[in-house]
Amino acid sequence: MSDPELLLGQARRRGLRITEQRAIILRALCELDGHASVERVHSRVAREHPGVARSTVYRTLEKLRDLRILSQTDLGRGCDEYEVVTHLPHHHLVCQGCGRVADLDHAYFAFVGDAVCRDFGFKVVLDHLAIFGLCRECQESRGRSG
Amino acid sequence: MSDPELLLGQARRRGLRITEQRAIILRALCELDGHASVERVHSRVAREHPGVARSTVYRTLEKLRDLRILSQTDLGRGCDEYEVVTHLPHHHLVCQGCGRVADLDHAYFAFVGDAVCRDFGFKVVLDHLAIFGLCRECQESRGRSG
DNA sequence: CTGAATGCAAACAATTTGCATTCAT
DNA sequence: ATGAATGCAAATTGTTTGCATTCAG
Repeated sequence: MSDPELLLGQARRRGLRITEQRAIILRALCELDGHASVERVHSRVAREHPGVARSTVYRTLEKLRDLRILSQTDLGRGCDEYEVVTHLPHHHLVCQGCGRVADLDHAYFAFVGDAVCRDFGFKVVLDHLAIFGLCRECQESRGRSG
Repeated sequence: MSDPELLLGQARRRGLRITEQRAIILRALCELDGHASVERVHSRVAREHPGVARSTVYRTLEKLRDLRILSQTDLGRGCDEYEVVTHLPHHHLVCQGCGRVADLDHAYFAFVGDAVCRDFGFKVVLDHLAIFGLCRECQESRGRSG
């Protein structure tokens, strides 16, 4: 789990005004430890601080994303999810069977980015990609039952 | 542009009941020639056939996608877009500067899929991926002005 | 005929916005 | 002080659904 106080310091140094709500929201995200939707962050926050508006959660996560303290990804669940940026770039394997999300090192994609740049002059932004499929367990259970 | 009548034949053979609305919708998508959102298909349809309900467009495109006559992709524009399936799999380069979408052959990704399968036993479904970045023109114009 | 498809309006879910009030700097 | 952030409720947007009516096979 990332240290929220450290991240708040970073945010302040990058010019973000640190309000009590923003601190609460970032701490909640850190506690959730991993990807979390606005909804999930908001309900976590609400447990201790019911006064914090959902729109504030939206605005805060967006600001922190702009500062590159958080990353935002569509994991195919109908809403975007946020995560504290650690080592970048890294990607995600999303299992369409069980919904689990695994990390995938950038090395797997570096080749693609280079090739596309070389062949088309297209500069790929491969910060944070989600790719979908079936994990080993779900393949096995489908082989039997599905 | 794909031939809608041909596709309708395929759809019928695959068991789809062909209504006048479905024919109209598929023809509209073919005329739009490329990726189109439900919204865009619906307003195209409405020009000539104002009676066709938006929900029918949703349901029809979904059915045609299930039959693999269309593919559905999130191109990062806040809604999914549909496209007639031609050669599969193929992917898309989406320019975040000008919004243009280029095709990208599967060869670029085959390697990633294989490696991930080998290393994690995760079977990637790489039907139709969208990756984002900046095309050559937008890189140049940013170099000057942005 | 008969189950499937349609149109419509209402329901939903995720997100955004306008604005008076509050607050960090 | 003062511009930015908040809470709230209302508005937007994309999508889904229930149901009476219509229609393709």
